[in-house]
Amino acid sequence: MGSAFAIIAEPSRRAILRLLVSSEQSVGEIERQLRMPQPTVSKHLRVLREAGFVEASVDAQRRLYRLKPESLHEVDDWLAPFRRLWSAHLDALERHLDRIDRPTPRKRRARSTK
Amino acid sequence: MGSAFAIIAEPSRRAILRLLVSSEQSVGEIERQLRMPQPTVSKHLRVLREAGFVEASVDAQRRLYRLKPESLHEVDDWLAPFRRLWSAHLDALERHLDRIDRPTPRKRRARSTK
DNA sequence: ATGCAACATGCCTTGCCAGGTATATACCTC
DNA sequence: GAGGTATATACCTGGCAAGGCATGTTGCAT
Repeated sequence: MGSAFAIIAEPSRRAILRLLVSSEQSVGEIERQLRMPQPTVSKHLRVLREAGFVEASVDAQRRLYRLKPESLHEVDDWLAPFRRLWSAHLDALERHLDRIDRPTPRKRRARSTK
Repeated sequence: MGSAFAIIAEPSRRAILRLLVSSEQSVGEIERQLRMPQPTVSKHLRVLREAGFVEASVDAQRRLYRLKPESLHEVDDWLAPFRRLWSAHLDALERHLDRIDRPTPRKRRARSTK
């Protein structure tokens, strides 16, 4: 299952990745939040780890898994040519920027008024 | 195979989609460019069509397939939370903009010099 | 050292999907 | 209308990957 696309094709795997966005989590925490049996979680984590999507650090008996966001660059890059198809106008670009370029959601970024 | 992620997990399918980025293509053209047997192409196109990734128009015996770019919004949206993890700094944002915001690759966009 | 907790791994089974081959359908040309 | 071209579909098959279950391993506590 080489490609990054195959990795994120699995719903459970995507769920795990989304969990890790907020902060690192132990296997048990993932297990409980996603309500899936522990071997399943471990196996998915293995796949994710070997594919470079996550990395783990040992805390006693626990393993804390954290995200390696660069792994998704491949997907993002592949998406690029399509993205320009739907963001041909500046308005669409604006919306896109608003999504990726707003560390604090309350205050809009300084930008040309129109 | 509901999810868009499952659709683009297939390498042949991604290849077809990339072909369609430039312009619409007939089945035969895809078949020749990608060097894959015609039934395979037709079957992948069927999957892509039913998933809303492409649409076809009839031209005599040919079917011209074109892209429906909105279909990839789902993937792009899912990617968003991860994207902000790797584009936390303005430099990364710059690189990102250079990728998506350059209709003419020769001339760089007017922008702060550094 | 025993017992428990957290996690990993091995085996087995099942379902699903891609590929191949053959065949159907539609259309055009002559 | 016959034959050729372009595309779709049906059927079969193999492989692979996910899920379930049992068990192994490591670390902590007492």
